[in-house]
Amino acid sequence: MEREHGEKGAGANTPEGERGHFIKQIIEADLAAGKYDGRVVTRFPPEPNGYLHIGHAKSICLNFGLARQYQGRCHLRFDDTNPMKENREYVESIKADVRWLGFDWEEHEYFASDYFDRLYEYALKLIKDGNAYVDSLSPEQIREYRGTLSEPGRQSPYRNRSVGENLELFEKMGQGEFAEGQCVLRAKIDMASSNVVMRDPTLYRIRNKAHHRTGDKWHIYPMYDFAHCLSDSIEGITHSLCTLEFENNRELYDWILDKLDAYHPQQIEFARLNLSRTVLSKRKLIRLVDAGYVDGWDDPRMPTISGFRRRGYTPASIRNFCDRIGVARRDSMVDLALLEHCVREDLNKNAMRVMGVLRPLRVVIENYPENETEMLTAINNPEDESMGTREVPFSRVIYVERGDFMEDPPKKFFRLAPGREVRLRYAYFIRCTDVIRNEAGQIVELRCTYDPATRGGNAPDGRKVKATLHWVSAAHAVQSTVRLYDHLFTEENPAEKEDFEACINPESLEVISDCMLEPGLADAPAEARYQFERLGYFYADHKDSAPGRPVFNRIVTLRDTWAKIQKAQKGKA
RNA sequence: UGGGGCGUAGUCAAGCGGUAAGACACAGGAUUUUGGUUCCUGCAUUCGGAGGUUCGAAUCCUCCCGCCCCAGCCA
Repeated sequence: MEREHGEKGAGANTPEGERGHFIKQIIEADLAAGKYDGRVVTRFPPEPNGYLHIGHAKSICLNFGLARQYQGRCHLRFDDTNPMKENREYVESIKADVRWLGFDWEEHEYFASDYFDRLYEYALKLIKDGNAYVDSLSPEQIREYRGTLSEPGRQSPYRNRSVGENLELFEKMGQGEFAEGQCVLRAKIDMASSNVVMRDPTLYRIRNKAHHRTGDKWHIYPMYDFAHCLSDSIEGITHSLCTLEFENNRELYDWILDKLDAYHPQQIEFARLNLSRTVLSKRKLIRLVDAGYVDGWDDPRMPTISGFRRRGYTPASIRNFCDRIGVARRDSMVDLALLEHCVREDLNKNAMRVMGVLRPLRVVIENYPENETEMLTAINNPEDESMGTREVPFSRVIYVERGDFMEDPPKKFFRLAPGREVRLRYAYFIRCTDVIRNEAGQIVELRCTYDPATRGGNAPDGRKVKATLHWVSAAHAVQSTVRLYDHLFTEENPAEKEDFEACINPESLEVISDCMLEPGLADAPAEARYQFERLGYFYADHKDSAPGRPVFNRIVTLRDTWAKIQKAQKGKA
């Protein structure tokens, strides 16, 4: 539909009647004012010192999404200014994760380290203009001189070295003539500033360590505040988006670009993502891996991109989630249920339905002929007719879910019980006639009868049953390992707890090795996703599946109103 | 006790002086060969609090309260 007047809306890129989040509003205002000549250039600037998590996904979707919406571009820039912590392995994993999420930076792959020469020139200019000096105070002294939040700092005795001396010292720093910590380059701003960031911040420090990209060329490396604004400037970024904790740094971002008279992008801060029942701080994530609470960075319980991928989440569901959570400036905690809703929504439409019994209970259908097998037609996806049908074998002995039978069923339990009739999906009505136990008294088998007239699942006499069960023919079943994942933490906000490790969910993983699946699943290719009817969505693990022997990860359960009723009944009792 | 931010439902989040969108969650109901899906219905007389301006305030002003960030040679 065409816009009639431009006065109320936010421009051609935002739906009628909507203004979009505050960053879109800023961009649209800039566009309308002709700022940046109508360009929109954003960037995603990870430090290659760890794996990306769902919080980074928010930033990736925001930056790449904005570039797409306004026909601009988004750069992938590695903020690799600290050789002590960064390495190539991380840059590769980050690239793989961004690609998997569905974004393409085309030729715009950059590294702050590519700019080290230009950054050095900029530093020289600052020194020449009297805006930076080499300080020979020790790290401890610098801290003492900085003052506190409520008291101003003091000037370093080295603050008024001559330009010539500063130039000479800085050059020597670059040549490796000093030890780490012996001196730093500082901006000469204001030791009494109420913004602590502005109390002569460090611009360069000495690191006698090879860098993963520049080798041993440098002995000095720029700090974030110096490298970041200038990298943005060099790349012609228009809107430099970052999280709220960098708000105090914006004054320095602006100061550096102003003093250097450089092209000046604008920094805009937004709130980072917090997700319930997990942690997203790098430190805590590392702890989970190192302490062995999980099996690596891509453990399906990890909130990392690689973890969600391994769990079976789709890129589209994560993108959709990032669109729905919004972009604002207030701290918030998004309910994990929203993410789960997003995968279910995607998979409900797209995943093939299949039958698999996780906890098998043997059922013998006494009036069904021995040694007979018949093929029954099952629908692959009721949400998408084009996905067609398949044939599944039925025979005298089948497995049903143990939880679908109760000897003494409570109210509202509609499934199988002694004497009760239910439907086997796509097959027949069966009635339970007997319960077989072992010596220990445990139920090991059910005896049932079937009604041949109900083939396919309908009774010609119009008789109704209250439940439909999934099942697998015992003789044809493929035995498989399935892992059931649950929330990693029992607390809503584990990061807030004094000891977050104490609220790790001891039941976050259950491995079942004797699941019985319908025969077609033997050929499930790695990375395939299915809905196991009545149970949930499952993913053929790309690491542990072998040809003919898939291993499944439960992505998420189906919504389960029966479980809710049970919970409510327990609560009452 | 310095400075910078932020407070709208259980959780996110629109709202930009004209009388509280939407989503998730939750609770009912209908349909259903998945206790799934889908579809209806309900869910803020009030926007952290108190004053003020105005015919009219979540939106403007004042004061108060609460939460987050900053004292790395990390990013």
